[in-house]
Amino acid sequence: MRLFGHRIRILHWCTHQKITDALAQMELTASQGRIMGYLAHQKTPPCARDIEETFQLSHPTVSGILSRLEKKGFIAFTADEEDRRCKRICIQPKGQELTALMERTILDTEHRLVQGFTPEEQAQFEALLERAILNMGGHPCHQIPKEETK
Amino acid sequence: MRLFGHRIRILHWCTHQKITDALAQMELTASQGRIMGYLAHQKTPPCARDIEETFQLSHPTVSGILSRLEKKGFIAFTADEEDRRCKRICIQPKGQELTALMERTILDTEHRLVQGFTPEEQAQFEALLERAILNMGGHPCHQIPKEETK
DNA sequence: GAATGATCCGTAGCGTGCTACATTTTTTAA
DNA sequence: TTAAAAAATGTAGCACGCTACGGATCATTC
Repeated sequence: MRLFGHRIRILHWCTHQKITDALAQMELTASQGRIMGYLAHQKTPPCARDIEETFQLSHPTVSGILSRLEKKGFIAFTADEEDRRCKRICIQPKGQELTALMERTILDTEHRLVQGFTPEEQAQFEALLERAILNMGGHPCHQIPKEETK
Repeated sequence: MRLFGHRIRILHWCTHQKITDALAQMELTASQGRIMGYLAHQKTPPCARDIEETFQLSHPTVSGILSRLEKKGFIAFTADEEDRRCKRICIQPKGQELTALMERTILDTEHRLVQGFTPEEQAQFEALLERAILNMGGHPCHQIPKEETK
């Protein structure tokens, strides 16, 4: 009995908690931090839909996280003139300030996860994870398809 | 940029959803199913604490899952005569009936996860996951320590 | 132009994870 | 014996996943 599911669940949780703990000082959770990092790298302010596709999350999930970020003043919504359905998500100064520290935290956690792994082991780990994701019906992480091929 | 955290999150979620979908017909979620599987294998009815340690979950989490299982009639609580703090968790006939089907579902998912992996790749995947868990400060899955060594 | 369908967002309701605190009971130490 | 510590459970409140529904806007088709 291999218990892969159990280990993946534990590893996911440990990683999530490590990031949450590290970001707590700047009033961000792990999920909020990931989305802030994404926002900080976009040239034009994205809308909720972009985040849903990037992180493969449902609309209500993203909606909730964004509303909490707005309440805390990290982001603001502005109306899109061309498409009144969309609300563009604009990073606020308070959010921009923390970007560097936040990204450093997430990167440190990534490095810690594979601490002591040789480059070959890292590549193998990545490949095995990718194959397992495909086995479970997920999308490969390299290229998230714009249009689902049903 | 390796994005291990992202892949682990996606893989965790795919696995969770596959099991949830498969167990939906018997009114169980993935978390509830895992705990039912554990209960079905215990010689003496365990208490909530045992489940918390086995699955490394907090008390309120386990408490919530158990209360939902009780509400649906899968389990029942009985008082422990020797220690009145404990509530023994007893599997009910309705719960016992589903054990075989449920365990088959979880096992099938485990196999599907590593579909196409050679035995060597499975062993390597297990070892890498275990090392990553240790890197992130988690407990190894083989032997969960009874007493935390601080 | 008007109807239909697709797209984007909002909200309700739920399950599962957490921390933090309180309560009851047992155990240990003074 | 009695007081303090430890252990097991209960509950409040939150974050974040989901499905399912409805409303507003855009695009397409007639």
